[in-house]
Amino acid sequence: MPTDQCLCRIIHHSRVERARQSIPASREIDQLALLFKALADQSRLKILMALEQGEMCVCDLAAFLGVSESAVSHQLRMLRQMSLVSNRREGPVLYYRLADAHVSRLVLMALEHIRE
Amino acid sequence: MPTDQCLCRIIHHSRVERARQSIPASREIDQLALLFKALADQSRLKILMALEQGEMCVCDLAAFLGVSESAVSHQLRMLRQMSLVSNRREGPVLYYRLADAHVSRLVLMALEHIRE
DNA sequence: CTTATGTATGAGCATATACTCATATGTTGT
DNA sequence: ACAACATATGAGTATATGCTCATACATAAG
Repeated sequence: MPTDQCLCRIIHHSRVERARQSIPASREIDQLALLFKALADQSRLKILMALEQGEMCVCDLAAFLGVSESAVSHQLRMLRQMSLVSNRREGPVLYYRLADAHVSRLVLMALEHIRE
Repeated sequence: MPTDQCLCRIIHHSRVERARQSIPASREIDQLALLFKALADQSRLKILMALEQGEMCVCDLAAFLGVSESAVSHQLRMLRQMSLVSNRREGPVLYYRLADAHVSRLVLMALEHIRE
């Protein structure tokens, strides 16, 4: 008999209830997961950390990462959709920058956790 | 001719250089990505948020999430490997708790970003 | 030692993700 | 209008991820 169906009487109904009530709305958790997913990739992390030093164009970022401009562009689209970066056009060139300071702080705090 | 090979003269060599020098070691970025990957899932986020209210056993978490105990166990293994949770045995039951306070703060900060 | 319960783990499968290739869009200069 | 360059985007593909199923391990009771 498989045991991966919860046959057991749940040991702490009160704890389950407490957790249910304290947790944010499912929609918010969804967005949280999407945000972390955007940060869960080496290339995107490098892009964000690079942009902490100032704005860069797609071409710069491609050279920096050592990948194709197309690949960078796809990543930038995702970061844009998550409002992590924004851009400004100067002629044919698009300069990307961090959308706000939250992102940097998130990454820095995560770095602290890693280094502890 | 495809344009996804960087044919262009890189517009700002200095910016690329600056980014290269400011970025953390590749190994650290790897770990950062793994950490965010661990947070980039609804189920795992819910587990972590539930554990902010106090420790819970696998069975509790399965009931809370409405998924199989096996699935929860797999997720807990990942969270353990990333040092996000730890556990304590009481007879046959394993009680899980948050490994440290960093995690909660990370999630809270991310929530702020979402809600802004 | 056997049985029962709680949890862990490996294999397999379905879906998601990140890249490449090809093509489209937008801007500048001629 | 056309050509050239910078970037964006869609389709296709290889790999990664999260689940289920089956099984194994650990602890407690008889």
